[in-house]
Amino acid sequence: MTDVSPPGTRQPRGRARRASVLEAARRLFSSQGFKGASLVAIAQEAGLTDAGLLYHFPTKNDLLLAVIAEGDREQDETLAQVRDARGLPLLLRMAEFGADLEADPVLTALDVTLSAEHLQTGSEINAYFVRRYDNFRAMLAEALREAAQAGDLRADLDPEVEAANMTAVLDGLRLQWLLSGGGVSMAQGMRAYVHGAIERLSAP
Amino acid sequence: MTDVSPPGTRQPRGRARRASVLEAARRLFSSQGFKGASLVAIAQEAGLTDAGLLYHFPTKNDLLLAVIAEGDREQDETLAQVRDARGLPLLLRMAEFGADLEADPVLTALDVTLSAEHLQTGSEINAYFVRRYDNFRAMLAEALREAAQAGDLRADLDPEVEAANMTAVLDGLRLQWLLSGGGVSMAQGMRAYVHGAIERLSAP
DNA sequence: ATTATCTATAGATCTATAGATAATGC
DNA sequence: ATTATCTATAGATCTATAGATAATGC
Repeated sequence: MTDVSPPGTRQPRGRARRASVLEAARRLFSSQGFKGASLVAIAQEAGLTDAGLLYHFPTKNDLLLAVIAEGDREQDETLAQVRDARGLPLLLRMAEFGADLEADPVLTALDVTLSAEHLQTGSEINAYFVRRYDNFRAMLAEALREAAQAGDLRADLDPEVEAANMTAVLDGLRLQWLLSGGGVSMAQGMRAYVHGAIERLSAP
Repeated sequence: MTDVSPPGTRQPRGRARRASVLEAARRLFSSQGFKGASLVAIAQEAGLTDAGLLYHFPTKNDLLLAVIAEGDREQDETLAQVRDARGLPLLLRMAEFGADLEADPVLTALDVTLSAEHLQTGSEINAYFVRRYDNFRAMLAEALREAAQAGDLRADLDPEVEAANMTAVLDGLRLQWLLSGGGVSMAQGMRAYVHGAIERLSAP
């Protein structure tokens, strides 16, 4: 039986190095983009040579996939709090999601940069983002439907449109928050949006 | 007196070539990003060599600035229709802005890509986007204030938050529209948002 | 005469590989 | 013994410049 554990994870030293490379890569991909951050710069930031880095991640694309997988794992922890709820409570929990994102500017900028850099169909990264948005909208649409069914919200709401719009506010606020250096508040905007939407969609 | 007209604009042949370079650059920057699109690729697309291209635009950054200026000019034409109105009518006109953007996918993708690629403070491009968002929000905030003053909307609305959120929905829908290959409709989402917001903010 | 474009190339990256060496675990 | 990292370098770009040539306007 061959050893399937990836290179750089079999010894404590390797695991630590790998983690620091991932962290440096996240920071640089986040601020410079995938194309803008070179392996040399990332390696330097992590304190090893580019060749040393490539022992841990055979190609730059592998590194990017690992950075994304890692970010995904962390975001899933935040999302788990949301998914614990259903219907109206889930939507109310979404009001705090802007504040959640403000807690991790690097991960948030990474997301904005990478999604915009991979709009074109065809790459593994693009497929990842398409899937992630589909899942996110589906989660919200389901909560909206549940809330309508429970009589908390009006029965004739359009779950797909409302889900896309709630996702859109969060994304758009992210961009403005980053561009304005925090001048536009994601937390405040998202709270206002969600509570406004619930008020507007309340059962008559 | 020295001639201040830029190179490539003094003869019809030059002007035509310059225009075709700008168009090719817009397409490639839009689909590959600034870093992703090489001068060689853009020149090839425009039917000349990279050295020929650099006669018209001395550096790649100059080319990007020209592409942005050109896009700005076109978007200003669309925006002019909005700015013609004030107060509630301006907001109602915004409901159609999603449909407007759907009419030019290349320019829309260019905007998404470039803004995400220049989140970092310091570059000329970043300053351009910061300014543009400030202006856009200010325009909406003013319209909201006017509508409140006219008694069309409730007096206690928060113009800054509402302006940022309306901008955010448009931006967020752009991204989902591009990522979903048109599956999420900007036009429909924006109409729903604006009419919903007006309903929610109506004077009691 | 001037404007527009080309050929050729310099110089700076960048990703990735090969092969050697240092550090660690058993 | 195995794992992790380094030095050195190949090969592919990429932006930009210098200098020559072709096309246009007067």
